[in-house]
Amino acid sequence: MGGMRAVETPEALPSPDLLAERLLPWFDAYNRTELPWRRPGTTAWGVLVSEVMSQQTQVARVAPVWEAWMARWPAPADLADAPTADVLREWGRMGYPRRALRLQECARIVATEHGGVVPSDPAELERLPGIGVYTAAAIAVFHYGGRHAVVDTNVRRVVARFGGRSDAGTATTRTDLADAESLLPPDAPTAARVSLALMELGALVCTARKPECGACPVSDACGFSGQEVPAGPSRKRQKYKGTNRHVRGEVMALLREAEGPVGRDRIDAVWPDARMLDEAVSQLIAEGLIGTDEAGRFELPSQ
DNA sequence: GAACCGTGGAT
DNA sequence: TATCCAAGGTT
Repeated sequence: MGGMRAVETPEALPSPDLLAERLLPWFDAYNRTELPWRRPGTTAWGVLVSEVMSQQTQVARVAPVWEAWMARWPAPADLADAPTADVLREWGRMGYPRRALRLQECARIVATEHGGVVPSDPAELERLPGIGVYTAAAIAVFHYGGRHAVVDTNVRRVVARFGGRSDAGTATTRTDLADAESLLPPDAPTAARVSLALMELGALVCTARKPECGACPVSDACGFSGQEVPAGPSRKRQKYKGTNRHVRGEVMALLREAEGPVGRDRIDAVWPDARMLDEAVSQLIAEGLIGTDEAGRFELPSQ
């Protein structure tokens, strides 16, 4: 930032009225294929499960897992009683398996402390493990019909571009939430559709790398319309290959696919660096993602 | 605030 | 083939 340069005036965001008037007809026309958890009759628990599964995993990959999961464990009490090994295997290759552990913790808390009823208040939802600001709002809005801003990565990007920036910052800020809130109409059901439509706009049109401003229903009210996204990563990217996460992933994959407990020799075969492997295995044990039997062999945790 | 936590689809 | 990044959350 040049110290002497005049501070750029932030672009004004679209008014709630204009946004709803443009966005909702577009949403009705271009909505993606129905996601299974949007079917009428989906329970609050089903919505919660879908949102946790969708944290950093594409919804297209989530859908089949969600179907099998909900058929097997329809209610919190069902998941609460399941062997954790089964839970981790059903989670499969969606990534970040700690989410599966936290989801089972959620199930146990909802079953025992909330009488099996998923809370509807975002602050209450945020007390549950693995439920942050976005997921709490999503459940409160998309299932319970509350009026709250639902700010995921798509909404943050869309709002940033409305304001003339190419992308949002690295972390969700109060400003992001306030900006998204300022876009919502007063009517809760309409606000919910606007939030969903903003997410969809970000996923289909106002994409990270190549926004299609020509296909955007709000382009004339957008401060970034027609501009190119600067080349290169918009934020710092994490490596995966060769890192601790990679090792953890290999160990978890081995144990998910194994028939029974596996010996140290088979663990050692998944990674050449013994130090890295020891560290990863220790972490996984400490986090409850794997366990050991009485013979010292490794397996997914029974509970 | 920054680093960390998996895996695969899209380009 | 390599890189980007995805309905984020926690530490």
